[in-house]
Amino acid sequence: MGASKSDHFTEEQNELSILFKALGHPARIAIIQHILSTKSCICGDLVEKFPLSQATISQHLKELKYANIIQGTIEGNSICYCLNPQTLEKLNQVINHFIDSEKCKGTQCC
Amino acid sequence: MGASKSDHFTEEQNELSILFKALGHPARIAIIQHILSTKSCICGDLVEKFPLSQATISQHLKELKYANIIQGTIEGNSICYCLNPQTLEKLNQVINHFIDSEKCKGTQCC
DNA sequence: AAAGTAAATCGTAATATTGCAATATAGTAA
DNA sequence: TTACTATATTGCAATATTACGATTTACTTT
Repeated sequence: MGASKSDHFTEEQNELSILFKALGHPARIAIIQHILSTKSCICGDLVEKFPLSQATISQHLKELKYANIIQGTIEGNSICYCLNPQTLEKLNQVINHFIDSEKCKGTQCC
Repeated sequence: MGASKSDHFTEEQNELSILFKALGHPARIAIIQHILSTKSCICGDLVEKFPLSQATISQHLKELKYANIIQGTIEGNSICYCLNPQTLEKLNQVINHFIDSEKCKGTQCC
């Protein structure tokens, strides 16, 4: 076998892993960076920007949406995507919690 | 086809995705949380703690090591793993950069 | 309505990940 | 050295991800 034993882990662990997994592909990092570098929200210009087909881009966007990292609104004929600040904030808290816990330990064994 | 067009993306994008991908599995999140919750570095008690075989745990540890999230030192017969603070800090910076860029945009279109 | 445009979905092939039993490796203890 | 213990690696099956052409859906324009 080889998959997702998600029942064996906590709700939080599964949630977090979905979030991180969504960020675990260079194309999706590139999409996020592109959204950040664009003043307005982005629409379908990603297909021209990246060496990936429209279908593939759409699939990556779907995953980012599923993880609540981006959100889209319909804008006439096209769709406008931008980041979800709440999810970014949550991510920030998670990492900070990691760092705080690590510092708190005070052990320096490695 | 169906894989890694990593040539088409920047070094940074590939690096970041490796980092996030390593965090993109509930077992690996659980391992990290366990390391954080343990005062000293952890050794092989993970196998008893999780419903996964020794081989599987070892494989997850290997991925975390590859992404530089954990580091291990040999401690007698067993191995002692703990988190790499530098990688956590890098992760923190990345997320903060995302948040800063987002705030900087000042557009509220979604 | 008909044609055009943009994004999503479907079907499918290639590849990667996950998980484990079995085995190998490396150190410890007798 | 031999037995023991702990972790890593190998080989393989099951599943998931990635990518894209073709198609569908939804909206716009003529």
